[in-house]
Amino acid sequence: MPELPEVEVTRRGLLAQVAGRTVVHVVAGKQRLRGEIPRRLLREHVAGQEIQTIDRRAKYLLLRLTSGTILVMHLGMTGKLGLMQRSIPPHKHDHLVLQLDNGMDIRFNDSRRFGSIVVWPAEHAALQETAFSSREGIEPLGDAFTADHLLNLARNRRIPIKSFLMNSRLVAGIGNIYANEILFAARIHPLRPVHRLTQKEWRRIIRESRRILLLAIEAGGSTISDFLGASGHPGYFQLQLQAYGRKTLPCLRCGQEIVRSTLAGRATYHCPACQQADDDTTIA
DNA sequence: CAATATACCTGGATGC
DNA sequence: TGCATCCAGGTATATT
Repeated sequence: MPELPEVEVTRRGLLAQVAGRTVVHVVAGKQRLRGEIPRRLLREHVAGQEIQTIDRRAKYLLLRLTSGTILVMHLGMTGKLGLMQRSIPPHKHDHLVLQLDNGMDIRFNDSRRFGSIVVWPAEHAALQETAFSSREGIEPLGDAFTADHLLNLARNRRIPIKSFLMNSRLVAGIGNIYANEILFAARIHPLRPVHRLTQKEWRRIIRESRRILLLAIEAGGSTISDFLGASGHPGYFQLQLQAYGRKTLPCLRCGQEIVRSTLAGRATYHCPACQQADDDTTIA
């Protein structure tokens, strides 16, 4: 499910409702997610604490408690965080419930269990956050996402631009859907080796990344099969997708058929007319 | 370092 | 209706 826009929509939806509330009780399921659910830390460091704010770094949500403890959540492919009345019956694949002091629950539901839940207790939270953040790539909506910076990161790499955008250690938050959309909008072939991109092309990538990610956030994210925001509403950006999922459909700019290929095991869509490869870039 | 494969899971769509 | 197969928004790890 969730790339940067969906995670951000979740963050905003939740934050508005839970800031200042106290987690009175934590209930964790038995199954493991990407890792074991840290039941002891949840019990000892999250239960009874007040939620101060929620931040996002890459595709991770950082729920900051007033005590300084941070609850880190990643939604994986199918994860959803929902806010609902405690009286609503539990759903299949609910893995964590944070009961709040106003009768509402924050529930983490994830059918494929690729998500993750981690607790950084206050004593070490700052160190752990620094270490974590240093492993993640540049935020595409942040100030460091500049042509100079990207040019430098790409200088000694010959990986395809789509792989570069999707590598979370290089660029944060961009997954398969938005990588396809950004490259279509920037008119750059997904296979272009990054070290050969010009400053001008990087500027197009930066501009289109920001534009598309912000547009998607405004639209409430993309609901391809089952994404729902924190209040249970789907997103609508999927209606505005120009490339992703449009195999053999006409390009919305030039009418040529969109081509689907596979890059690093992921479905890749591009317009062979608008997104020209270099002379020596193999066309997929 | 780069590219690929594999693994972790469930569920929906498709085809026979 | 049943069953097999493929595919899916992510990330970590091993292997070449």
